[in-house]
Amino acid sequence: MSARTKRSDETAGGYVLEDQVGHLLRRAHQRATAVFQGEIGNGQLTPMQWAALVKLDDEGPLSQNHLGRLTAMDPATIQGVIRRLAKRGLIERRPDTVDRRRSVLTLSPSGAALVDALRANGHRVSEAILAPLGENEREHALALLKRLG
Amino acid sequence: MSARTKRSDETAGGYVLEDQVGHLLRRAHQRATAVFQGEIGNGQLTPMQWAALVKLDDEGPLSQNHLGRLTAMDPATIQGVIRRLAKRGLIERRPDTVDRRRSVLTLSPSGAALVDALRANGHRVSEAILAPLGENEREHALALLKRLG
DNA sequence: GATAGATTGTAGGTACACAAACAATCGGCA
DNA sequence: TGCCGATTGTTTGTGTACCTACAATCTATC
Repeated sequence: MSARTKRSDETAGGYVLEDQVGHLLRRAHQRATAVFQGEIGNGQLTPMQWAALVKLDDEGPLSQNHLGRLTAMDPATIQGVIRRLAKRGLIERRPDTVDRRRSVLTLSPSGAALVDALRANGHRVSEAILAPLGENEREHALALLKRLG
Repeated sequence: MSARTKRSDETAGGYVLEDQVGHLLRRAHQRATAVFQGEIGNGQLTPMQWAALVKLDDEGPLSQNHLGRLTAMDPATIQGVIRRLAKRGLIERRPDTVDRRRSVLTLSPSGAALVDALRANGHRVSEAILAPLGENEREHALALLKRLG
């Protein structure tokens, strides 16, 4: 069914872009990051940077790849995130005395202070993203998303 | 609450990364694109490229920005997608005779043939992404995602 | 018809995201 | 002990994704 034989008044074999999960997930994720930009620290942090900082605060010192696994970033991706955070002095890297492949990551004092200051904003971001849904639907949506992930 | 005063056995003021919508959306989207890579045209197309081709096939000739709006890509993003598709000969660009700012995009014959050949795969991708959910839950999940987007 | 404001496409810069390939190092097992 | 496979972190390359700024062009209004 090419454009030459069909127009938008047909349903193209039932494949409508706007009804595909992938497309809907992408749009929802787009909106989520946009909400995040507006609510967290005046655009000082990206969602990934925030995730890395929070996880480091929660778990304590971690290796780079380990932190990547906890935040669902592959080694190449977490590398860039950490490099930018370290350059801004929010994270410190120290060689691991036991395993010389690794470097141990810790929050710097200013990094820890930033996380403390922005935890509340994190809650506001999640609420704003979920705002279109009613109270009951939110739990259900989270449960469904966990099974899709 | 910094790492110095709290460990992972506490809940850090109730803010747990794994329970935040944004994080869940990101992970679900990640898995969706991974499934897509494996199911569509042997990794020949990305999800965005597929979306652009399908929309062009459904709607007929469109300007670049217009196609971007239909596929939820901003002008800078659609520009790159179109450039790569044109380089591969799947899309053709022709200046608009009426509005000289625009160029009109159409599927090339090979682009149209590709869309025809891969529509069925598109359905399989969506089903594979939704596989973790039961029949009833899928409709509900799509409805919730539409409201979040 | 002139001009202010909007739209179209482009360009440069930053930041994910992942594949592939790599050197250094670790761990287990013969 | 010596070696093989796995892990850690880096680099390169491609592809989104969006911001800002910009020149060219259209439209509306005066």
